[in-house]
Amino acid sequence: MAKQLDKTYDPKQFEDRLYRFWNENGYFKADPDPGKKPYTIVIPPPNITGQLHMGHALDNTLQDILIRWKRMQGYAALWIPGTDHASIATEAKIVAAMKEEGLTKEDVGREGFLERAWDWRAKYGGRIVEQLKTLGSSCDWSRERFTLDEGCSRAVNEVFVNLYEKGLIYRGERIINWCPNCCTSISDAEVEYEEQAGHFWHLRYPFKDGSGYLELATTRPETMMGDTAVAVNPADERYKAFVGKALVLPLMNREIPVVADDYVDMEFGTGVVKITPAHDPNDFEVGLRHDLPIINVMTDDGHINENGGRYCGMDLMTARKAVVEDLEQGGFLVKTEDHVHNVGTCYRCGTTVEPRVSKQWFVKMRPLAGPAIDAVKRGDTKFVPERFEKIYFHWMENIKDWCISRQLWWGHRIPAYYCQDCGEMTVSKTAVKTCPKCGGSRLEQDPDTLDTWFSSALWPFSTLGWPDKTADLDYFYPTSTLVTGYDIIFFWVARMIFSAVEHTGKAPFDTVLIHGLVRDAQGRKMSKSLGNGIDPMEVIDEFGADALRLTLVTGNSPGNDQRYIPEKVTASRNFANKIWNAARFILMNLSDELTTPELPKELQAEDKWVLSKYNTLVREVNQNMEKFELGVAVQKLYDFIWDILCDWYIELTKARLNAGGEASLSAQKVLVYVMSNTLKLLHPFMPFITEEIWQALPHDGESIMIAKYPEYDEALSFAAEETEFERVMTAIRAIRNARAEKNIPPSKKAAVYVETEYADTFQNAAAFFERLAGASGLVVGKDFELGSTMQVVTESARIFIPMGELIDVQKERERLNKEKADCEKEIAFFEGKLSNEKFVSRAPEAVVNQERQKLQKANERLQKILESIQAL
RNA sequence: GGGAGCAUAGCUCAGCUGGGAGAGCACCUGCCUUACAAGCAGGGGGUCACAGGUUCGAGCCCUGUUGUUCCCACCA
Repeated sequence: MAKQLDKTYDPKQFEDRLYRFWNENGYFKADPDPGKKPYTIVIPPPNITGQLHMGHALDNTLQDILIRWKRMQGYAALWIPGTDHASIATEAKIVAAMKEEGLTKEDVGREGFLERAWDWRAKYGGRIVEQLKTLGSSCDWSRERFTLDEGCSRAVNEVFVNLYEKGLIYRGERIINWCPNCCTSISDAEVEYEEQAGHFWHLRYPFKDGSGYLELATTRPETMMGDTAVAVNPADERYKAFVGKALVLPLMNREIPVVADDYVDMEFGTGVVKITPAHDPNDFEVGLRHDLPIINVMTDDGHINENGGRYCGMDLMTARKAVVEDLEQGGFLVKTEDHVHNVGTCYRCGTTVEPRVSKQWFVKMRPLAGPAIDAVKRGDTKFVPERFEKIYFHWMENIKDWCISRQLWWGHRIPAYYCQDCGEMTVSKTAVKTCPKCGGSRLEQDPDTLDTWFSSALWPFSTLGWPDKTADLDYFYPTSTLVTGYDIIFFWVARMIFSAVEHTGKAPFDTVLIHGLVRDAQGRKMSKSLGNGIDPMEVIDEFGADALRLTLVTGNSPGNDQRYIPEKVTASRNFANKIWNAARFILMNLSDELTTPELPKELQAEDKWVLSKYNTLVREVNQNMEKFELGVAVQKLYDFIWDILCDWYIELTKARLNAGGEASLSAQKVLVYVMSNTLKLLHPFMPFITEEIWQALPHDGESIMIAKYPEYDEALSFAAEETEFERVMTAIRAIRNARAEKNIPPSKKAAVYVETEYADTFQNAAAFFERLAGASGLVVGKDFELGSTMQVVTESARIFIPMGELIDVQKERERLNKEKADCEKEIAFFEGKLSNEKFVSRAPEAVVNQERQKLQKANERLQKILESIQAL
């Protein structure tokens, strides 16, 4: 007795159970297997601070679809999971938690802080992992990694020292982006620019000799205490004479020179710029060129420091106000204009970023960018969609050095050691106890840690054992597909590519599959501040993981954003319900003797039709998957299951199932075959329901997730039979259509008389007309004497349905005349095309033949319509 | 200032290498036809943003225009 399914589809009853079943049986595990080809995905490691959001849900659904598909195709499919320590985000959480207790970082010290951080990670770091499991992610959990674990840390040290020894990592005083809230430097990539309404203050800086003043404009008066020059363009006739003269910096009464520099745009403002080398990247450059002093007027936490005179201690906004007031009082303020300008903000906390000069560690990017560009140009790594390669190239070609040091504690500590005796710096993979220069033993490690992205840049190979030459690395690397959103191409993808090329000599993956953002129903970005985020866990709880997955992949196309529409989840759940019920139908009709999936020896016309359709589906789904058109593939599965299998084939089998015996058994076999194989095709998309049903049906093997993914099978291709059977379907549709127009209830049956040159086809389909077209019987013949009948015409048949009093001859004539007109229009269209000499001679023969066939069909149909009109 | 995406049915979106426009939802009509009302059978609804061009043929390729979203960029 076959296993029965519950009456209603309730994913809660089986999703967790099946996930445990898979996991416990080791189906997620992958090991090097010389008999198989490798297929590898590394997960974009989610932050340990994170909770699964819709973006994760999409990203991981896509990865799971690919990995399950490849696994079923017989690859050694490895999906490496893991999490990211997320230095800034995590540190902020710990600091906030300590604040609750009234503690600061300094109170607990570095050791105490790290202890808390690891505790925090132990407590919350696994949360998102559990959520990934709920989604159905088939990661090899035995290989779960963490960017701060021992192996990753070893890789980080290895890379740092390698690059340092090659001169590609250096330490120096540069202008960097500083987040006064996170109290650390951040990289250029971590700055987000946003337009803000601000002001343009026009100031006059007097000459020292009292001979007047220069007027200039600034958006940041609070940094003027750090001004060390005023610049004009050397070609600017207005100011040529003043170059070299001394000015007195207002409020500070400090002498500063007028310098000439090409950087100044004569057209903009007054053509005079105040130069603050410590707090503006351009001014910094100007300062270098003119050997200007650098005066830092800011503290780490965004206040004015002791260099700022009487403004010392004020936060920047207060200082701005005070400075402007004082300037006005002193008669230095000419005017204030409204001005919109770009302000850099911290991508983590949104605080306005302050450019400032600081001693930091940098990666020299030029030498690394070249080979990384070449790798993509050679096609070692391909972007899908391709247009993202342009973005990658543009970024790589214009790249600046990467500031990698962070003034944080949670992260990989920079492996540089300073001798407290002689000042010598030693960079080493292992802790340095003795100074190699002076032999002193008082060494202190650099207090800074590395940018989180420094370790995630190594993820594709650090997770496989690098720097050791492991069997895993040998077999699974380079990885196959990287799936991620376009928003982290710079942060992560680009850095993985140049890191991999530099350290492993290979591009890290064959393909980067880029997806877009999941937006809310109005098209806005989902965000905490807007409160418009939808929790995937809640959706799964209500509708099941399969429904969520289907929702996210349906209509998804690479690189494009999509909206999360709640109705789509309902539709997805309804689809799951549809499959569920179709399976129930099959199961409740299943004979006990049918225990293995097999096709019957003799196939009926409708069997060949459905198998041929199924076979086409197999080919197309595989093709679409190969091209990463997952949304298209799943749409085809949806259409096949709902329309072909449920609405047609299952209905077609009912007569045979009712008849019992051999007729029923062969129908059961085809049903089981088509259903279970379609479930395999669908499994990567909807893993839970497909497994649950597949297990209930007669099946070979332990689990659908390790079953063989269907392949196109020439033996199941029945093109001619498909066409033939569709004549019947067309006729059934036409009859339904005509009946519906007249609102004839299904219960009102009538005999159907068919005049056709495909007598056998129709005769064999008699039962279908009875079940699906309200026929009480089917007669194939000609020259029927029926009195007033409804007449339905297809290209293959003239159909007469005597409906007695329901027939209005006048209306029938009108309807047929309308059909005639439509048909004639069609014929005119094709004739026009075919009488076009150029079309016939230049279009491919197949296309021309196709049009000829269409014309012929239309003509045949017209002929039949005319006969019918005649008969009325 | 540069670059990219998008513009298709009332709404949300598919549409593969160019061969007579599709889905879901919504709407209208009729059905509880013993798998499914989370359903079935029908139906209405689109000069595929606009203007040119290439082609026998354009939603698809090219050029321009408009609208919209995004990315990059140091203009004080």
